[in-house]
Amino acid sequence: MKPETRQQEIIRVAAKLFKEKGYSAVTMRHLATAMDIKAASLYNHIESKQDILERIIISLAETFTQGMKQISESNETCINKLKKIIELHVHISSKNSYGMASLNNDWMHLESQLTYYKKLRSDYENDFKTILEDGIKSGEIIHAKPDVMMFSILTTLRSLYIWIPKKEVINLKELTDDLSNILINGIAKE
Amino acid sequence: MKPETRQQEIIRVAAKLFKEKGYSAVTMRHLATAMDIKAASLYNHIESKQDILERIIISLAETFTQGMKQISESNETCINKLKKIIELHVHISSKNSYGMASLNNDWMHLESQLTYYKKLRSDYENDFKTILEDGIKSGEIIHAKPDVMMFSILTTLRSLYIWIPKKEVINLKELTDDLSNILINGIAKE
DNA sequence: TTACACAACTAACACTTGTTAGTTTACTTG
DNA sequence: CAAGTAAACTAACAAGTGTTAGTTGTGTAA
Repeated sequence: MKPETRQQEIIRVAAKLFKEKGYSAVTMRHLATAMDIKAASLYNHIESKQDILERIIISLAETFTQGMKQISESNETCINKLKKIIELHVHISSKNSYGMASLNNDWMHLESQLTYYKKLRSDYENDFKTILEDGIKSGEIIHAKPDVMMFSILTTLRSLYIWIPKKEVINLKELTDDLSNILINGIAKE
Repeated sequence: MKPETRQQEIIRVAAKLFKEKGYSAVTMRHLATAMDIKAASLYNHIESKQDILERIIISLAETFTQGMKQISESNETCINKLKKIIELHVHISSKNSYGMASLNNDWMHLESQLTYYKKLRSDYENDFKTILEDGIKSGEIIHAKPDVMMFSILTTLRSLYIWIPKKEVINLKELTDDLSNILINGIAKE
């Protein structure tokens, strides 16, 4: 494990502030104060405020894309694929709950990378929906609207970043199992 | 139906902008432009930017509190109470999806009303959890952690504001039923 | 020791922010 | 017609915004 670079440290602290107040409400001077340096010094390590946001969001979005690729290409049952997706969200959200806040709430403040982000997100949702549709065809999943099912599951998973830090004990395996039960047993036939 | 006052019009337009960019990123000049007047003119109708946010969020939060009161005091089964809650969220979210965005994402920018808002929210969540706990005791609901169940259902309901405007056809009755099925059939025993 | 990169600093810039003061215009009401 | 009111306006302010330029100190490699 290499020690954190100064740039990574700034991005980590920024993500924490972004979670608390949102991207727009966090100023470079606030961030600098939190880093115990002057605002101008930040620019030795990052290009711009926008640059910080891009690094937070895009790297997370690509991690999800990569995880989804592995899951959707695997030879698991659809139900197991869904469980893997839940696991993926719990895992990423617990490792980077600050970044997840930006991914969820501040993506619209992306500029040059906005289109790219939107593509990653819509690809992810399409893969998700395909898994559900396959499950319906194969009889694993009840014959309900894939849209509504995806919305219900995905919004819960996307909000994990709010919830995970609040739990005193973060037994991730247990949380994943509980969520799987509650989310999937409303979908699986019988 | 009385016609909308100028103040209500400003609040409505502001809520729309807040949904798109968040409270902090919307300036009084943006809002004024959207209203086709100058920024200073806004102050003939509202006290401050903060005042707008308070009016949007607090009135919505109180509507939820009121709805929850009626539901929790009723003599319905727990499952039926949950269905009523789902109906409540679908109804409010469809009537005011812009305001719901502020309620969800910009509450932390409340100042004098922040404590009040937090109390309303935590009371709401306590009532919700009590319904689930009663359902577990009476055998209507599976014996899973009320926290996780509430989180799963409530985050889905809280995100409806994103989803409802995207649906071309907004058959609210149908959406309520679909959501009830998907959310509750993962909770109801057998 | 000299050279150099790293990471901090001060000072300043051009612009934007929410808001106020004072004024004008156009209806409505007595 | 006179008076009042609602709702717009112009002009300005003080504070805060992201960012740049140029400088300084500090540790490391040649």
